[in-house]
Amino acid sequence: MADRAIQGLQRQSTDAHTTTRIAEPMKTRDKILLSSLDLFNERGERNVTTNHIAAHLAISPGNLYYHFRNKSDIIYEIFLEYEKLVDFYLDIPENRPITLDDLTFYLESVFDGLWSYRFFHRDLEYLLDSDQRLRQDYREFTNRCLAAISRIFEKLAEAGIIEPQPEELRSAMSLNVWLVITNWMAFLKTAHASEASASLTLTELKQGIYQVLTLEIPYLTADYREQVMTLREKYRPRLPDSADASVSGQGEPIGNH
Amino acid sequence: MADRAIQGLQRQSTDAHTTTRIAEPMKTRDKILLSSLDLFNERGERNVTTNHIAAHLAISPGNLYYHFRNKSDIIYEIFLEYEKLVDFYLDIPENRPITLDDLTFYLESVFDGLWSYRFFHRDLEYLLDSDQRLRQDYREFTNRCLAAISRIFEKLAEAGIIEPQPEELRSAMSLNVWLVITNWMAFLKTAHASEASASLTLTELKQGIYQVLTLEIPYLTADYREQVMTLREKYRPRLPDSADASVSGQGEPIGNH
DNA sequence: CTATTATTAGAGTATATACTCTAGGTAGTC
DNA sequence: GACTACCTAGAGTATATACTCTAATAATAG
Repeated sequence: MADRAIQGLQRQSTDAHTTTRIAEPMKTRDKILLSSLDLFNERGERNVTTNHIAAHLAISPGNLYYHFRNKSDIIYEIFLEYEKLVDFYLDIPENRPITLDDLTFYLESVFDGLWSYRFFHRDLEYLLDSDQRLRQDYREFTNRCLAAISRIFEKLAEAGIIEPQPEELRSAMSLNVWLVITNWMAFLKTAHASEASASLTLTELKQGIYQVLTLEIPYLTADYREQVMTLREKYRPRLPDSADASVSGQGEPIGNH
Repeated sequence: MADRAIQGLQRQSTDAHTTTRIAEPMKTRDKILLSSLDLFNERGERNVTTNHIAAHLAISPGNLYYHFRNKSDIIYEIFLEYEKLVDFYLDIPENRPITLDDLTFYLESVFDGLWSYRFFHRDLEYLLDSDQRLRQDYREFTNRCLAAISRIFEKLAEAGIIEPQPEELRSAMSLNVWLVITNWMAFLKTAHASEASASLTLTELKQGIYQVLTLEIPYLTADYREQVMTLREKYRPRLPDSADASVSGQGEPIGNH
């Protein structure tokens, strides 16, 4: 579930020129991307050097730099994968009304994606400052996501799940949703008493969904209020105090892929 | 306005043992803290070394390390100032009902504080990983802020400005408010086309207030709805598209202190 | 089999970074 | 004026980091 990103890379490396062979050995280039992502997520981009990546793969630095001009290029390619994944998830079907299952899928997917590439939002500002190309792309990515969120709200209204809102309010709400989603993980990490990322639990991660649904509560129609509240309840933190709940070791711990 | 932090430090250095003298030369220790804060805010903590700080003050590295054991200690002391400032702003008076002016003051103050110490939230995760003491303190700080926000909601309800909410909803809402507030600046920076922090405008910064008030809209009472909507309108982004509004150079640019 | 291209190893380098160490100055006090 | 506590300079250091260069090896094409 958390490995969808990896599957993406594997797909890319095999799809390209495979006919029937299944377990073709992974290209060095892709291995570099995967290891980098793992290490970045695990230790933070700032704490992972190109030498670490090479050592982790037991290849030489020279080899790594044969495949990538510099560290920024590695990060940029990882971003492209992330972007592709989220764009795929947030592809809103226009030929049918939206359902609550759709909404659940969007939320679950987006948080999974966030988890798989969690290093990215952590050092975002620095990364954008180091790579203009990335800055530009990320900007457009953000705008697409905001548009998708807004579109989801619109379709939720069309489906009678929430009350329709004027465009202006909808876009401000979308932005708030985006802020909550993209910063939920960071908040969790800061709320923890130790830096061990392994102590993050799936329950906690999914509480992000609880927070997002909290934003929608006041707009729910009478018809759907119960259903959505029930859905939300599934993601509710176990302990009443949401800020301190993080300390308790509830829920299944998430391994590193 | 953005210099309240600096005033804080100056106060500290003079209050200690001054009788009537006004312009006592600032202690080296305080100068280090101030320069560090400036440089961190300007270039990001990651891009500022202790040697940079010393050079900027035209003092020797040895001198700097006479006053601080290491870089973390500098950051920690800056955090203490930040904490003190915000705690001061978020001191909710319990002997009288809350007013809309109070709310405005809280929002304006918190965003000013955020601006003065903006480097902090940028590299938060790394900073907490590097300093357990800071992690612990920051956790408690967060909890105090969340409690204050929740208390504000409670008092807003008591004052008839918003409808009263059950404790559970109020605390989830407070957390959302916290997420929006603490990450608004970061969002703005990523939404920008260039990394020049000087291009941040006061208008943009204050749109954070617009976003926070957006969260409260559905809970407003009929009595106060108009007033709050008018207040919110003051912080409204000039361009309709909130995500792209950042590109236009509207509003007065904020200098670096 | 040979020529070319793609890939890899591994030593090496320029620069940076956080921090140390020694020696010397300065300010106040008796 | 000497003693002491505080402060400062500046050279230096161990380690890290991103990246380069050369030469060797594998893969592929003709």
